[in-house]
Amino acid sequence: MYRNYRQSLFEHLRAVLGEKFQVELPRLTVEEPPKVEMGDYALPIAFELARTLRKAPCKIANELVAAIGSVPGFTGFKVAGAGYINCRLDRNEAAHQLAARVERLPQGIDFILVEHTSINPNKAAHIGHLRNAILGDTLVRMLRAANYQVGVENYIDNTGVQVADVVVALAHLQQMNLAGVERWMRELAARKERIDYACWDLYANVSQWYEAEESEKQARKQVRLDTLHALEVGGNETAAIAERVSTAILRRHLETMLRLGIEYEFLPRESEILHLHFWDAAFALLKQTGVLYPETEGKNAGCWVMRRAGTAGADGESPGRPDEEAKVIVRSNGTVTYVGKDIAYHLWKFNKLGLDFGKRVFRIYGTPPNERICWISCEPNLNDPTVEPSYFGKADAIYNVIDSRQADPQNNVIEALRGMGFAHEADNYHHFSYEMVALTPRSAMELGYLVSDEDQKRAYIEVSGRKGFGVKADDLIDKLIRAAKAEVDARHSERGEDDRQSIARKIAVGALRYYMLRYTRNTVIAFDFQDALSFEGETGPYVQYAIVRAANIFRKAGVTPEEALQQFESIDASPYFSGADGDSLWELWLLASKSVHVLERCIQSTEPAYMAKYAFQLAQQFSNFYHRHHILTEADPVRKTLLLATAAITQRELIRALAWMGMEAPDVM
RNA sequence: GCGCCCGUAGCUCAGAUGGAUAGAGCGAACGCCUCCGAAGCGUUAGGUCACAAGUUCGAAUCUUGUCGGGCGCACCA
Repeated sequence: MYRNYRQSLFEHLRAVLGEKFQVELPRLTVEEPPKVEMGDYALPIAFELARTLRKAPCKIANELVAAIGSVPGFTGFKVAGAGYINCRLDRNEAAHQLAARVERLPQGIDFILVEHTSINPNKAAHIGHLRNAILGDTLVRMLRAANYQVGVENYIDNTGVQVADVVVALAHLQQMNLAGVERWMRELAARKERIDYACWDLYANVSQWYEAEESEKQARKQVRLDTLHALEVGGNETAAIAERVSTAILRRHLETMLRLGIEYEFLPRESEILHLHFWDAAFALLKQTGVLYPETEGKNAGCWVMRRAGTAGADGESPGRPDEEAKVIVRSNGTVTYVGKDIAYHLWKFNKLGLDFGKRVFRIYGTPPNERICWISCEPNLNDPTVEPSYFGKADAIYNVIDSRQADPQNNVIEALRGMGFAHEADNYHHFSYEMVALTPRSAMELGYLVSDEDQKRAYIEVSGRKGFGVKADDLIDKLIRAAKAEVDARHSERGEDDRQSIARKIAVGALRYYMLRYTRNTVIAFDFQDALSFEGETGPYVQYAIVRAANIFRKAGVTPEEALQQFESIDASPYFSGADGDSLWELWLLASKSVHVLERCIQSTEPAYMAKYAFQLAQQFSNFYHRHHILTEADPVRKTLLLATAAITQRELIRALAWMGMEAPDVM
């Protein structure tokens, strides 16, 4: 609603400026007045026009107000300050519009592919992965709320060095063959131990083993390389071990994410990219378009390389000399680098490769009739013949949720696409970048890690899977649920155990998702248990609590929010929207009307944190309202209807905002 | 050395397209449950927006420089 009025104001203004002032501004700024009693939109155009029209802003503003005349939905335009034009909505009318229907965004036409999570399947997920998955899942929910068609992928690097390292730990250090590994996995299961946790330690140990003996270092690194090579080639026992272990860990990752309500539709794996020869097709295209060229001299002699974005290239400053800054795509031994494989994969995403993954069912979410299939890549001869997820591999736009440290390789892929003539695809390739999650020294010490004096002085310490340094995702979720459960137990002894557990889970998820979303993307989160486990102040549970309080009012009043809004339709609220009291009431309605406007802003700027901030502010104003007005004892029936409608509207928009962030309020808390 | 990001209250962070008196949360002090639930609300204290110059009607926001911090810049992924 706020968005609609803003647009009609915008259009009206554009027309007036064109007709009466013969000016056309490339963009009109519409702001918000600092105080609600001043109006609902503020226009600073008079300042912008002052120079070109050579008149005082105040004078221009007055002329503009006269020229604007009347706009449907608005009651007046007033000049304020040094030349602002403050626009005031017809509060009663706007409130009735808001109450009458749930506003949505216009239909998005494109198919958008979002890739997130993408954890190496060799160890348990940690808090850094949680930030990635929560950001990605929230982006998906927001795009879907805006009526885009969205596909969700989780890329699985099942043939990379990280998986190879765990295989080295099992096959080389512990001398296990395939049967041995399978027995080990059965034993873990029998002891109810988790393979992702077990591998967390194995991975840290083997990383240490590589470095431990100086004299052995070379030989040990060779074991790693040989193992990696065996995984890439496939069809051998080492690869089979990797397949068993990485798939079991992948299943664990999906379970972890499902606890937060995060699901995937397709799991493309690197093994298929290799076995289906995606690279060969990409290589041909890259050579054909001249993006890739063979280097004959210098440090990269014998490699196929591409010019790095932002550099002069081989014909730049010193023609004839090799471009030493070039990015190696094919090594001198003929193997392909990560960026090379990624180029092939992204050609597939945009349907420019002429090849496709086979797909089979990996797991099913939900229960009939509401089932969602999660597909995994496979060889085409194993392809599931029944259902084909049609849209993967032909995206109009893509979002890759990947941390900011990988900005360079991401740009390499984008520039390769552009170089191949896929400018439109390159423009619609979005690296959804975010900063890492680190640990505060305090949290690190709480976890029992040894923290050097030097590190203790730092604001945060980077987590490291290789060192086994970090907070495991499930441990954190367990801890949050336990903390929430203790609070619920203390408040709701009348409820059954299952009930309390379910409430605690919603609160824990709300706290965690909010915590990961409240920081803007380019802020490093210095993870702190005290902050993350807090349910007070600017947190998810605070917002949930506002919803629960509203629900309590309706329960005690004996009406549903829908009925309250229906009753509101027949009253004239105008008298109650004036004066200081009316201003504060209207302020809540106005804020509630902004949800879709905020959603649009979040998508445009790919910044989910705005929604978190918005939900908190709306909850905060509701708490304010809750304390100021005692609804159930209100004597004036018209006023009571208005107050109930206020609670209904706020609750409705809070629930929507939380849903866009993957959060849900329990019925009590 | 080059590139990207950051520096705002004691701490953690917001401040979209330059705009009206720079805001939250936490922490601190004090107050509010006979009341729709206190996971809440109110009051108070707390700021040279790192520093300097510039651009202009106007700068936390734009430009340049300085200082301080983070992250990248592999024939790793």
